[in-house]
Amino acid sequence: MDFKEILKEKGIKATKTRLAVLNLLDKSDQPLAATTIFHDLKNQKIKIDLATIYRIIEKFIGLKIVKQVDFREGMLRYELAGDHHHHLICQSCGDVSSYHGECLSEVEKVIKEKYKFNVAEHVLEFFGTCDNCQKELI
Amino acid sequence: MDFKEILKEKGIKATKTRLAVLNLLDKSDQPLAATTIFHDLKNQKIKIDLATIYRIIEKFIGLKIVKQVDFREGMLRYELAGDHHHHLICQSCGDVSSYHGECLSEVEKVIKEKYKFNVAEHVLEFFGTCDNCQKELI
DNA sequence: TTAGGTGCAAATGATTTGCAATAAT
DNA sequence: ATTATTGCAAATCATTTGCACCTAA
Repeated sequence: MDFKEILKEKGIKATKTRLAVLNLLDKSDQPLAATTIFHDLKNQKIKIDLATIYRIIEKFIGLKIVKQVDFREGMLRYELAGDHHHHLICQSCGDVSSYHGECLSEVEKVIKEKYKFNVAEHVLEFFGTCDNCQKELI
Repeated sequence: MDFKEILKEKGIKATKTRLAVLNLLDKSDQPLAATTIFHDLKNQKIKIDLATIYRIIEKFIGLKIVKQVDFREGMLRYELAGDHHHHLICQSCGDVSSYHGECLSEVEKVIKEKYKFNVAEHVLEFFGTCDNCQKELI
């Protein structure tokens, strides 16, 4: 996808740093912390500041381009929005993998009827032990 | 429930501050932030320090007496463990209510079979608009 | 050109830690 | 009496903010 076009459509400037952040998130197979993005871009010799990254992410979240996730690490991680999925977080090695396929729309309908609460979004994450770590625990 | 007994069974001292924290969480109908606990106990004229509250909570979490939850407020909240439930968080007024009754054990079984990932626990929270705020938005 | 973006430095706020004093068993 | 626990002060660390300079449109 052409991030440059997407940003223009959203009405914000397609700066180098913004595109770099988007490309990094796009390439990553897991959500990234702000500091991780910072160091990765540094390694790519891209001049960037942590504060800028936070500002970019904040704007992206407002535009629904990016979502934040909390893996209980004392900091937040960010990933491209777009496809709704959940995560399997290994509490042993920290590995994160995506889990597609959970439909809570029925539950949300029940919540709407029973509590008159209108669900806009939900957070669902699974913590446990990945295949590799289960083997190592033997 | 007799928290004093519970703490003894767990093998840690039943101090005034620990019991005060437990009683406060027990009385609350929603998870509380550390600073909230701090101020509430202050109001009860109980001498206590924020650092102590964090240490108490840390210990309680280790003993599975307390669980932490993240409502995306930039800080964590804590509640008594014990009964598994989820929350309906109103993004408009901040009100939090409990939602009992969601069974993900089937999903976790599928995850186990398909990804060989062993789920130890899951986090499921609903964000949206409560009944009152829906009315006010008219 | 010019308004939106960024870098830099300093501030903020939640959470953690060292250490001496204190209280539960 | 002994050891865990606490209070206090200082440190840490993620995230935010003010402001002058820069750059995409």
